[in-house]
Amino acid sequence: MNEKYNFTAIEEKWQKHWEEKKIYKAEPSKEKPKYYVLEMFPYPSGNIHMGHVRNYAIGDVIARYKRMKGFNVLHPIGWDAFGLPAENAAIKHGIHPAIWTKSNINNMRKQLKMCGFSYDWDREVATTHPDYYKWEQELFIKMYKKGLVYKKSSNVNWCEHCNTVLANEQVEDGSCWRCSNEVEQKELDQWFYKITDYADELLDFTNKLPGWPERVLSQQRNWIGKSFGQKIKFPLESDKTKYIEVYTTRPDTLMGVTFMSIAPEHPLTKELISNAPNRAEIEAFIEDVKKEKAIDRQAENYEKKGFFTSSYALHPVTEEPIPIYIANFVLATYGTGAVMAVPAHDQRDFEFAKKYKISMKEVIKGEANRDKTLSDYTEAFTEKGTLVNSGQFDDLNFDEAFNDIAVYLESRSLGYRAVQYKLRDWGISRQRYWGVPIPMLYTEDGTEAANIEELPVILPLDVEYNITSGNLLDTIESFKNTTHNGKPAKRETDTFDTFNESSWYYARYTSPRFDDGILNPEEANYWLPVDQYIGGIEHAIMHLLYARFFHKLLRDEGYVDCNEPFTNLLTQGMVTKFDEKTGRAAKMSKSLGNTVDPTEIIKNYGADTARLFILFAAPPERDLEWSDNGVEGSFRFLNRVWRLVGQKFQQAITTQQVDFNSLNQNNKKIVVATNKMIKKIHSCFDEFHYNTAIASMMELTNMLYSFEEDSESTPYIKYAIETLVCCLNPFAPHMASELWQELGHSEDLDFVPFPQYIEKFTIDDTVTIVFQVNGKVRSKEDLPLNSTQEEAINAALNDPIVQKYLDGKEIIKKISVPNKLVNIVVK
RNA sequence: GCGAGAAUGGUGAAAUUGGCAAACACACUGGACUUAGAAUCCAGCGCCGAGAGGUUUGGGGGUUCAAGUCCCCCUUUUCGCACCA
Repeated sequence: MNEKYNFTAIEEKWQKHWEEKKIYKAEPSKEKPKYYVLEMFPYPSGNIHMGHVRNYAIGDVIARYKRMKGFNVLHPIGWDAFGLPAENAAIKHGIHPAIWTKSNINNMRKQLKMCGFSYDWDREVATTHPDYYKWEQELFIKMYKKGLVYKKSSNVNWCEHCNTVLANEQVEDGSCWRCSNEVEQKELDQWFYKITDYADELLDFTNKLPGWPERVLSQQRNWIGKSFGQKIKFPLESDKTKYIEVYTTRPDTLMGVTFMSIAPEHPLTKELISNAPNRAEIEAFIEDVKKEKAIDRQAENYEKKGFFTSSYALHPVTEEPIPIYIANFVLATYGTGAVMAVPAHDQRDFEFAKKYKISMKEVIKGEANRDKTLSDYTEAFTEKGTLVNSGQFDDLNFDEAFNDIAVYLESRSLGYRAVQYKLRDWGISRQRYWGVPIPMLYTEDGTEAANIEELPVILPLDVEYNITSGNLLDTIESFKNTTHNGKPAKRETDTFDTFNESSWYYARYTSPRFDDGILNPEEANYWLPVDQYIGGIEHAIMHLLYARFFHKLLRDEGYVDCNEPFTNLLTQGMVTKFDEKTGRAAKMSKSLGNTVDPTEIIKNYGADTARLFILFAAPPERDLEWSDNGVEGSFRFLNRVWRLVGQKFQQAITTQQVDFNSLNQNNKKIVVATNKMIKKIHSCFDEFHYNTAIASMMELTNMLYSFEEDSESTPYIKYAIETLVCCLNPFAPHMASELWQELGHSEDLDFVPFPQYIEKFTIDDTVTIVFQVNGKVRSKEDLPLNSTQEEAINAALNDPIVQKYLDGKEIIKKISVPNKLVNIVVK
């Protein structure tokens, strides 16, 4: 074999082999258990960077490992190809988004192939293809007909810079998640998916999913934000047929209500302030608050302000008049937009009452306020406790009061138990050109869905891309004006939020060319759910929640049987890069312009080195600040393996069989070292700790270099070398495949069974026992495995160094941990 | 403020149930080979100390024969949520 590790030739050779022989093509089969491993598909931004390499290397290691473990592996890839950057590039460089996207895909496909990832390329999808988005449109129409899609005019998050609407999930700190521009409120007609219908099921899963990181589950739980409370009606004093309804999670404090606060956007504000002497002032206040930007209203030091409306509501139990305030901190979009204020037991109400000199009433007693009276309060007492000053509800605890008050109010039609979510319906309309057209039409008869036989509604590509603001699609008359069932019609010109496409691609991969429906249920049910999903933590809420939602839509349409799309989730840490300007490390991304292209590394060291290096640098879940220090180390290791095989070549191609029964002491060392490595690799794979798996291969390599052969060593050397090559395959598949072939094997290494360890050979015959005196290591000695505690203690007591430390002392205690240590405690 | 995680040599990091801290690498130092370099190989490498030895996992306390690991308090830091009534 060649003395030199010629990675360029080797990598080209095997990539060609894999592609021509379609080695990684996946077909359903009953002979093997299936395993679906998936990495989040990329947005085709132009070039892959080390963050991609990390993500896809992790997935590829799993795919290759599982293939060798005898699984029928599905490992697909595709392109999340609609989205804003293509439009920005179009504006900037005058290239049509379709052309820009296509050329990026071609480039990135080439780069991914250069990395040697074992994808089934026959299943590649691009979301921009009408054969893909056609089914998304169909699903949308089906959901529309089912009542799970609706249109409403609403105040939406608007990014002026991106010229489009944003979902709540896409607003970060009051700013656009893409461009960081300030988000404004705008009244627009929008299409919504009724994700709230599935809130309970989406939440339920977060409480029982073992294969997902707790971090992601708790974020989703938090986002869904389910709470239990009651809705309570407070009739208006001026007109008892009208009332203000509040939502509260603390109905036990009902008797402590001393005022009410309502949001400035509340529909009754106008009526309530009609008799206020300072009506003009209040109106101005309301207008000011409405104009305030979301980011300002969320600010930490946002001043709580309010005005008395001069109107009163009646307490539902006592019928006492309760003053109604308009307050700028009451959210219009949560609950009913109105709050029953209990200043003694809610911090916000407490501050508000202090500021406007509103009375308070203490109705809950607990440990912390046992000996306090209201005048001692410096803050609200918000814990649960026992009711006081609450008339008929006195002495009840929280649960009793919750129930009794609900029963009381329900019997009088003044309230009812209610569940509230923070999660809102998913607004999916985007005023963008480069997206999937929403397949709806407006005719003289009203809003109608496109006929399913007429799908797809194709995004017209034949356009001059020269518009810099507004929705381009809206200006294309030939698209806009059409007919529907013989009637003149105007098409909806908004497009889907691109999170729609990424919400079901994992399912489409199971039957990507199926043209009789969104999925072929047979194939979908063979492959789904995804056994291992891998991607960035930044998708913890949006993508992973939407995909789970879509999966339930697909399930309820009968396409899939399982309830959840992704059984196990691995959230890999970000690859960051230090920025001289900010003095901080930031996530590697095209938009920040801090990417490191792996092409150089591949050119200089090969793809195997690049993959090995990124996996060796840190465990997958940890963030990794980019530095190429250490690339050479991984390269050096592969060279060492290459030379080792060359050096031991004659032994490694022997036809002698290993005989574990006639092992001599010397050769047992190789067998034990090899089995220890296999065992270690298995446990590393269970935890995704590829860095330590690689370290254990390095250890075996080092051991084999220093091993002194005897006349019987040959078959054991062969055993060790072949094992090493097999274990290396998931990490450095080109080199491993080449070595495997060099060693005389004609079958593809991809399906060679992954080495199994023999338990009895994972343990040495002797173990080093540490001798401690008073917990400090003083000496050590090799003793036979499983020596008795007595033997170990005697060995320690006979050790001259130990004796030195025992001299003149009284032995209090002798502790022996089998195969580990002896600790002599002296005084 | 609330919730979850993290903190170990010059660097990336490792360490089943509490049981030899620093595996495996990078960088560095010295040496071999070489006209020289590259590559490779050998040796050293937490800190203090010439050495014996002492000491070390963000800081402080505790439990234990024994703590990076368990408990309490604190600091720093990352992420998420943040008027959700």
